[in-house]
Amino acid sequence: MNDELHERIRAVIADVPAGTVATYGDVAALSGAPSPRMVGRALAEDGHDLPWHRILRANGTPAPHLLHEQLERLRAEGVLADGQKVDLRKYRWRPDGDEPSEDEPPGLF
DNA sequence: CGCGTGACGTATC
DNA sequence: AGATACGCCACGC
Repeated sequence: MNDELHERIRAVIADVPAGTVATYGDVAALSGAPSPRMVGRALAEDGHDLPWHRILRANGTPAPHLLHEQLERLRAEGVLADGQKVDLRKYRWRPDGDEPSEDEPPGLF
C-alpha cells in the first residue's frame, strides 16, 4: 500500500528536529520515496499534522504559497532566512550527525 | 485501459 | 533568471 510510503514520509518529516530543515530530496531518500515530488504531494495532501515548514526545496526556498508562512515558522525556531532563502548548509538536518569535525572550518572559504 | 493534467521537485542548459 | 527534461502518483474523462 502506498499508505505505508506516506506514513514513512511523514515519519521522516516528523523526525526532523526543530531549528533544523531538510529538503524534499532528503526526505524522499530517507523515507524511500521514489521521487522527491511524492514528498511534496504527500505533504500537500496529508502534511497538515507535520512540521511541513521544516521542509524546503533543494535551493533552500520553500513553496511559493507558503513561503512567508514557512519562513515565519522557521524564524520562530531560530532558522533565519535571507529574504527568501535559508542557509541549507547551516540548518540542513543531518540524521544523527553531530559531528562538528568537518564542513566549515572557521576562516576558510 | 490509455491519455492528459496537476502537484509544495531536481538537475541541467 | 528563465526554460527544459525527467520522474512518480492521483484524478478525471
